[in-house]
Amino acid sequence: MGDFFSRVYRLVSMIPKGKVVSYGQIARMLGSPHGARTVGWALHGLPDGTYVPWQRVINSQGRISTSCLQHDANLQRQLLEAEGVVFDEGDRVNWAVYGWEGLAWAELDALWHAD
DNA sequence: ACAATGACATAAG
DNA sequence: GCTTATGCCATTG
Repeated sequence: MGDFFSRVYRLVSMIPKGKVVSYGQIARMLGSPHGARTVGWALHGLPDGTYVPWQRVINSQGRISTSCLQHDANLQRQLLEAEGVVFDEGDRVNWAVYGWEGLAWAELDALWHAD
């Protein structure tokens, strides 16, 4: 696993309960404005036993993006609702209410440094 | 090094 | 609002 994945995992782990972030947002914080796909890739291959609130990461439309809908999509929504996140009639999340601000550059830098 | 892949993003029809 | 097409990035065979 490369450093990129590790950063994704750490950053996702920092997402507060009841908040959500888009893949693009994470990619931006990692320094790769267009690396959203890679972020999703990282979460897809999430090792078992590693506790990461992956359910708090959704697409820019505020919807569940998971391709493997078989188990995850339903579970993801279930987990988010359990945290207090509400989906509107279009199965979307209100960014203004549940969107995570993210971390400041200083916080991020400290996060990478603390290995 | 090249080609293919994937839980994205955005623009266009 | 939904479907297609194109761009982007890191990982893997």
